[in-house]
Amino acid sequence: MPPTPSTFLNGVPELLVLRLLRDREMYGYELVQAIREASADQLTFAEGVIYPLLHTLERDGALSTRRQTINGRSRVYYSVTPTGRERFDALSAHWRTLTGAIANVLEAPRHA
Amino acid sequence: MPPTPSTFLNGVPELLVLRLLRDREMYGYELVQAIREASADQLTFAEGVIYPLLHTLERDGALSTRRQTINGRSRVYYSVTPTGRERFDALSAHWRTLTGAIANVLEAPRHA
DNA sequence: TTGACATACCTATCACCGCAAGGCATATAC
DNA sequence: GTATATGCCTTGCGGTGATAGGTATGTCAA
Repeated sequence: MPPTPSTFLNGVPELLVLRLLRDREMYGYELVQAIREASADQLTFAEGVIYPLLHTLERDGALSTRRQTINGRSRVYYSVTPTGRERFDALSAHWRTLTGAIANVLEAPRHA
Repeated sequence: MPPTPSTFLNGVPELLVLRLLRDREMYGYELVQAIREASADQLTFAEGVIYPLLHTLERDGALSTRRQTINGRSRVYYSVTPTGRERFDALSAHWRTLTGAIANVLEAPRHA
């Protein structure tokens, strides 16, 4: 029984979305591909993951939205709010702490 | 709404259990504390996480067990089987790939 | 013009897994 | 004698990624 496809990915979509939106505003469909491209196809999160996440983050005040119609198609652009920025900083720090601790356990010479 | 306590931890208990048991056989109660100690209290997984995981890994053939009674208390020692070793190697490789990819996205200068 | 594909949004349902909170039993120490 | 540590276990909840849909418009080739 191989590991689930989502192994090690808990919380990662949120971390990456906040990270990418920190650089510039983007819309959902764009984010889906930006994540894939920024990770050289190593990370792929489908729309069914990204859209609900964006809605949650907006509801929590971490993101703000701006609607715009381009070529007859409507886009919803997301930006990081100060709250979202704090959230990213906290998440990012948590990420570094955990991965550091895990790396130490994995690489330790031996566990008596 | 702060992140869940389990953010970024999906799959980590399995990774650490297999890693620790790679060095030597251990019993469940011992593993709970070994993880905490090996990570300098950064990672703590309670018995409600570790025991079911051990049962699953044994059922999947990744671990083998040996029962022993010591001081009137019975212990169940777990060892990694060849299947478990392969599983650890795969998990470990997956872990490195993902964390590497995520690090790249996080640390990239800017995302056009 | 029709059909395929990309764009762009959305939702509902499922499966998995860490977490919390218990329960049971024995040994040791105060 | 009762608290603490040891050592095993289970049930139920909640969060979240995965899957698999649905709707609509624009573009491009057959």
